[in-house]
Amino acid sequence: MPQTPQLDATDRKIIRALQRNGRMTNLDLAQEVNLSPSPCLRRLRALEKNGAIKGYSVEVDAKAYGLPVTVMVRVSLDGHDEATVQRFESQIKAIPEVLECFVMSGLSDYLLRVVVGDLEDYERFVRARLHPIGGIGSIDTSFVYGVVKRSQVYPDISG
Amino acid sequence: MPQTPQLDATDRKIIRALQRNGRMTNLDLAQEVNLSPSPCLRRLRALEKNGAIKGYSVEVDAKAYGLPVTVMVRVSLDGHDEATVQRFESQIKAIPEVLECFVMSGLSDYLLRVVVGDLEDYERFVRARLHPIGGIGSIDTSFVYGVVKRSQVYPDISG
DNA sequence: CGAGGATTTGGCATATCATGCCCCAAACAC
DNA sequence: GTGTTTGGGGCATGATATGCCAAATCCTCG
Repeated sequence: MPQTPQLDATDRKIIRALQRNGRMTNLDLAQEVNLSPSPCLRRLRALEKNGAIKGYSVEVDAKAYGLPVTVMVRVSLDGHDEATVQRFESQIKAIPEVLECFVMSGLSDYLLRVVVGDLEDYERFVRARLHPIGGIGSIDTSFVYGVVKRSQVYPDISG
Repeated sequence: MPQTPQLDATDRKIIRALQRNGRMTNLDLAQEVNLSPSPCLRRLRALEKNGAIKGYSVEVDAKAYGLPVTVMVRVSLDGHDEATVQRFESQIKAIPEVLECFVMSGLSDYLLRVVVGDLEDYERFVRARLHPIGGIGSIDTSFVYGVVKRSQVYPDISG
């Protein structure tokens, strides 16, 4: 499904503009990429259709929402047979507190980003959500004390 | 500036709906949260104004864009005096390849998410962008082999 | 229990915007 | 040079956002 129709510089400009402001009007977007509204909207729809644009979202202050604690969790499995891996990954996808889960190189198999209300919630999360999955060899927890940078905008790779 | 006007359940429903689809129409949004369009839009504007909603963005396929390699980098500084920390953080913010930078608990001081075109680009990034900052004690690189989950939607904390 | 005020909601008119259609210009093949 | 393909521009129409005013709800205090 995700074709690779090779994006050109204008497509990437559209993407970066929308990464800065995803609710930007097509008229403003067209102006920013030096196109008239019609072809601009056509390109946008094409990017959505071929999968380059996967969706739109809103950036929310986690603390204001009521989830002030973000945790990065490194997880290693104690076995890597198909069944263990499949069970872990499908279970992880179903846990709402887990916003992201990456397969990693290095010492641990997975890196999770988890949001919770407080430390107690995190302990509950580990006990009630993670451990019951089974097959987990080690869990290494790091708390996020602060955010230095958080950008949605990809670098310009025109050069 | 980021007040804490205590969001209610409807505000959180608005947020979760927009996290699923950030370009959702106000009419559809109103229907989804059982409100008429007017008060729904007013709540939305209030959330934007008080900082609960920090902005809107688009989710882009990094590979389709031309940045197939994502790297998680753990960085420790060799000193923690004000000057070293300030220089590191302000420099990091200026590097376009660094999409995220968190201050962490645990063995390393920072966790960076970096996107590049290939391994060679990453080596250039470390040599030309990271090391010149100075004051860096250790760099621990982990490559992202795959994405198991990537959600923008916060858990429902009504209960 | 009821009245006042404050807050939130709903409905409506208008301006703005998205969308689909048709035409035009440039690049390309033969 | 001609036919073909690809991408851009303009316009009319339908959908949407926005601001204003009235009505309902909630809270508090008498």
